[in-house]
Amino acid sequence: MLEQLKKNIFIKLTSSDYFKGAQLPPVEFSAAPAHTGADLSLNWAMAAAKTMRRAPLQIAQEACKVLREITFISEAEAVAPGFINLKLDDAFIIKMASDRRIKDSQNESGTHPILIEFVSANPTGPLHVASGRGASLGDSLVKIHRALGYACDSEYYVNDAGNQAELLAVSVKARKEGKEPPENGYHGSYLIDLAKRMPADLPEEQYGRWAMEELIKTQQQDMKDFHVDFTRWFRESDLHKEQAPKKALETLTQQGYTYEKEGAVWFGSTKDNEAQDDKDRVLVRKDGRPTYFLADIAYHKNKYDRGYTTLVDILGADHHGYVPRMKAAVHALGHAENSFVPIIHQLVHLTEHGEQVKMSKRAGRFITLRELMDEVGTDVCRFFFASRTPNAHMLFDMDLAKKRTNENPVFYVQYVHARIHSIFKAAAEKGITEYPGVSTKLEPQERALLLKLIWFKQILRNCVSDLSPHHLTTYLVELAGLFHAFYDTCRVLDENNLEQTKSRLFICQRVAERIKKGLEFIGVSAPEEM
RNA sequence: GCGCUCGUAGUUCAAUGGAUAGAGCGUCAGCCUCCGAAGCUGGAAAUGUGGGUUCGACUCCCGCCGAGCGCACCA
Repeated sequence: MLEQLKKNIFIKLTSSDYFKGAQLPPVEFSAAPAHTGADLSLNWAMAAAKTMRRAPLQIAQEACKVLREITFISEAEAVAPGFINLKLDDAFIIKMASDRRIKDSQNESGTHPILIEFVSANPTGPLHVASGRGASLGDSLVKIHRALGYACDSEYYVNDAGNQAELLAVSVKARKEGKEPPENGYHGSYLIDLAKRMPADLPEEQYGRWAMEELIKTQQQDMKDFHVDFTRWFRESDLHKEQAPKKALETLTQQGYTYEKEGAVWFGSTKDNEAQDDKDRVLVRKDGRPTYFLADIAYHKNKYDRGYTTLVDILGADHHGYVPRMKAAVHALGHAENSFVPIIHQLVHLTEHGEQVKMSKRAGRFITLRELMDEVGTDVCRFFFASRTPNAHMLFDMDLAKKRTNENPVFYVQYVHARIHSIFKAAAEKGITEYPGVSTKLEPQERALLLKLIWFKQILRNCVSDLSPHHLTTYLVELAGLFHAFYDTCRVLDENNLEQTKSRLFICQRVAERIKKGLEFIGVSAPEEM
């Protein structure tokens, strides 16, 4: 409904005598700072000043004259250097806050499906903590996109071909025989456990295959327990079955992007100026084996061929060097460069006992996502990961997380949900189950709470445009704070004032619904008791 | 060396180029005969550093300091 309001205001302004015919910017507003006492703030006049060549404050004053005529605006004030502060009518706030719709109608056609790929960790060990950040980010984005009406799928690319499969086979075989894996093999203790579980009659040549399938199952369970849902687990081996890398290579060659040098086949990733890498890359080694990169080009081609028009790849910062070559590949395949959207998230900096924990599967010593979930809890982890913008670095102190989980604001938010539920329970015991709206005069705390509710959808939009769920966690904490303040001042259940009781129950219900939805989008539970 | 990312209260995180930089946890002072005190009210407390752009800079540009990551015919 905020968009509707923006349009309304824009139309009123542009059709007024003062502004008629002028080149005017669109109306955008933000929540007014507390000290202004207003509800909404516009910097429109300052933006308009550039094209109108008049003083911003004067424009703001003229705009206010127009805005005051709008019925649901109770006050409009121009403030130096050119802000316009609006105060909305209470009834209008109630109406806006009562609107439950989240979907954007323009997205509902589903003609531009988005595919978000994330985690895609090698199936050579359990998932570690770093995967948690990508998983949280990807899953949250998928859920938010869908809530707004976008057609959005998620995929985990399972790297079940290539030489790490062989390396895994050698490593697990060594463990089975009670030996140390080779230097460059996988040394994690999980392979010892896996070797013990291996069926006695399993032929030796199947050790590697079996181990990998077991590890994939483990990863799938990890993701499920982390409340992360994937539309598909896409196997690299399926690409090879249909000769996809070979076909991708042919396409690139037809487009004139490949050449041979020193016995290998290269991709001319520096060929064009539009999408450029800093050097050319090998597609087929001189021994004839395709590189990982070629398979990945084939995978991305496959995504386009399946009809996805936007490919989002969520990558850890340790893979950011990979982006330019993939962009070049997308370009060479004939797709618009901006249809490929990489999101780079910085790595999680883990500390335990005051020391940094290095994360490497080959080294064998790392903290698994499973361990983190078991010791800290899925809700805490999901909220924590979701609340940081992707390209910022992130600290995670295991000791702190284990013993002082209360530090996480997730409890602050969840508590609102539990509190409201217990009010509903008490209300139901008194026979009050219907509360269709707000009919009483608003207290300041009620007003602030309803006003906050209005922003929910805009926050989701911000998450989509910034490709990060952290705006949502910030919003939920703020909403929770306003609710707690409301709860403290405004007693909900009052037997002597049924009308007020119902109004406040309605507010509670709206808040609980938003909290629950918001938490759901980031994979966090909304408990009714805690 | 080159490239990418980041330096904000004690701490973990916020802030479409906007007004007096917001929160959680911690801390100090208060608040429960009443719907859950995992809460509320009020304090103390922050933009690494030096320039520039502009009406206005945490945000954009340049230098410096510091941190993480990358620079394979590995994935």
